[in-house]
Amino acid sequence: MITAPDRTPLDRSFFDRPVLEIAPDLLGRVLVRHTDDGPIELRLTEVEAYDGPNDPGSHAYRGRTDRNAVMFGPPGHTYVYFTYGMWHCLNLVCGPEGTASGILLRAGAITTGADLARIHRPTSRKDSDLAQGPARLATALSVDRALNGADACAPGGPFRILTGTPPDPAALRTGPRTGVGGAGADHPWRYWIAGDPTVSPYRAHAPRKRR
DNA sequence: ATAGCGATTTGCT
DNA sequence: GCAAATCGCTATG
Repeated sequence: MITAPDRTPLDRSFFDRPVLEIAPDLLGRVLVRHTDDGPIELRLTEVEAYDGPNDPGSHAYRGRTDRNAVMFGPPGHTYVYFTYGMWHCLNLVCGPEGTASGILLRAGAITTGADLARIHRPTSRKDSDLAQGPARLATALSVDRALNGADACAPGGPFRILTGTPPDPAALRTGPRTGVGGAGADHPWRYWIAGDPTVSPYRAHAPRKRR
């Protein structure tokens, strides 16, 4: 029998926990993006944790700036940043207020509103490409800095996260983040669902960096 | 399939 | 000045 995804919204207490506990728990959840033209829904398949001051790769590692300010605020809000002069990335603020940790939403499978997502990302060749990668995900969902700091745990906003369907535990994978050396480089920051076509294949297969 | 490169903001040295 | 939580185009095997 086929069970429909649980559409109960996650409340703020879900995000008020240690970020490394939340990250794997986020896989299989459904992110709802309410646009003026209608909803786009996406099942999360790949995420990456950023553990505030303990994580050399985190934007919050060296303290508060104008850009990362919302990471220091209450959990369950969005942190949207603009990078490489071209793209946006979408994060969820985690942990108790002041811990400045968050989770980057790296990939997902569009389950509703694929027609809208294709308008936002006309270069996409396949449906599985629509949100395959953090900047692609933000583009497909029409996310920009105007949505920075939005409360994703309250009705009426641009985002909501639903309970969804847990992934097969046997398909859960974790691995170190690429490109960050020094302390904590071997920590399992990255989580994904193995075999899912929306996850970058080389990341799922060889989560390490050459040289 | 894989490698190189351009686009061009942000924050730190 | 430079590297970055990147993507997509182009050239090559």
